[in-house]
Amino acid sequence: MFTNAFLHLEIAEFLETQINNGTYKAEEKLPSENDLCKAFNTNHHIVRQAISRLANCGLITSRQGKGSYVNARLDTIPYPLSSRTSFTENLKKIGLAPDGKLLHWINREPTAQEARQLKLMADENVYELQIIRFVDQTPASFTITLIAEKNVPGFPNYLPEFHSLYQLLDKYYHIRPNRKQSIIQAVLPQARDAELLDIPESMPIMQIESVTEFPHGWPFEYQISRIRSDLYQYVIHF
Amino acid sequence: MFTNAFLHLEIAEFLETQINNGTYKAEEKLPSENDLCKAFNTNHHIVRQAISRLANCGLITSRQGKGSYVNARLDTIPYPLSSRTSFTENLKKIGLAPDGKLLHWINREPTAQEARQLKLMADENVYELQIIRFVDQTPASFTITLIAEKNVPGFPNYLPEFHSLYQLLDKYYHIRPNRKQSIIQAVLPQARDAELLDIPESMPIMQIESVTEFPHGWPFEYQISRIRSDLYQYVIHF
DNA sequence: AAGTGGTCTAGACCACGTG
DNA sequence: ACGTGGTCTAGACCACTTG
Repeated sequence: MFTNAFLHLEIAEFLETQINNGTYKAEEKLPSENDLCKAFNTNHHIVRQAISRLANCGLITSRQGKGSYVNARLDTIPYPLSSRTSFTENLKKIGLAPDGKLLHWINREPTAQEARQLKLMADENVYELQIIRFVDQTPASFTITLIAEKNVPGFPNYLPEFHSLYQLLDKYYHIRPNRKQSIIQAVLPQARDAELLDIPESMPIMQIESVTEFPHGWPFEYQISRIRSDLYQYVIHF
Repeated sequence: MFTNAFLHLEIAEFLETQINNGTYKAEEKLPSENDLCKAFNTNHHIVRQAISRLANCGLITSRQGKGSYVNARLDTIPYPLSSRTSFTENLKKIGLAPDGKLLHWINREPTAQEARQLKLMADENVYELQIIRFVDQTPASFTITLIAEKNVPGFPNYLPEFHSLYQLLDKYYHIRPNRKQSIIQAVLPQARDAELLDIPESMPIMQIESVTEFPHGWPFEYQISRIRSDLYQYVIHF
């Protein structure tokens, strides 16, 4: 067997093997950090590096005062990306219960970069919406979306009933935006992202920056979404 | 100013601000870990957590015996994803010098899952190619690709001259595969990926699993590629 | 030889959950 | 009260780079 150059990686690899071959099954508790210290004849700090790695990979979740538990690996949920993609529709289609919560909104001036994306004049304001989305109560993504004020008159009146952005847009404005371009990257969460998404500081997430447009081709929305990659994967059909 | 709950994140945030506002410019050296220990009145270990976070985010690179240096943030390179996507073509088009190196290849039986992806009978073998790709000498991605033996007769004869898979396929078989489906996730590198790509163990990368097919629609290739996300971003046009 | 980052040891103290 | 994970302190020892 391949043994790793570093003790902490060796421990991580060992535990990972045990999880994959079923020695520790889903929802089961791993040995405590103290026990692992004794087993590998090392200390707290090194064992925690190993544990952290597994947590960052999404294999386990540590709970203070309780222990580290193997995650139920209900295979990551496929999230199809296409010109017509709506978070709510996508997930309802496969029998899940999506929900969106509007954390915060403001009306403000766009930055130069934002104005360019939305093809706005400098004096045209935008609504910034900060949205956190859940699937079956579990946080799934955190999104900041920008929409030109002129395109959604009376928007603040409708925001109190926010659950799904695209349902709101359809209901009050009969707008069904099309995704025009998306840019995808793997990143680490900001402190706030990690808190909102309830993940460790070093668990990789996907960042997707998109522009949607009206059917006639004018830009409608500019958004940056950060989505948990331990739960979701983007699927693209060509 | 917002101060973080954790000292190591506070230090990371502080340094990040200094980098972003130009106090430390590209290629410049950060203060040594010892200096940072004194400055923040803490110890090696905590300072290293902060430094590691910046390294994992791709902002800096630490070199043993020398110091930690701010990375030149030549904006991440856009990598367009479409049905006709070739690493070599994509990058030559924007004036870069891509190269591929065949690390290893074997002829073997496919797993059940692989056979299903390629629509193979159980007794039909595949070539597995392990490819590392570079842009301007910098490692960019590590790919494992599977191609049915029957589709590329005499393949081993041509592998010694490997530089670009798609050029080889075009030259000897007149095959130009089309990308049919891709699945994208943010993951942490395996120990081997990190070594090959020359990145830290905890820097997030993108994993893309794709099936390509012949023009007439039969599957040709099944590949899993792990690409540095600090250097590249996927761009999709709909 | 001196300075730098990299791994590991040993232990303090806190916060949380359970009995 | 005790065991658990979470943060931090203090310092040893190594590998690498530069003078």
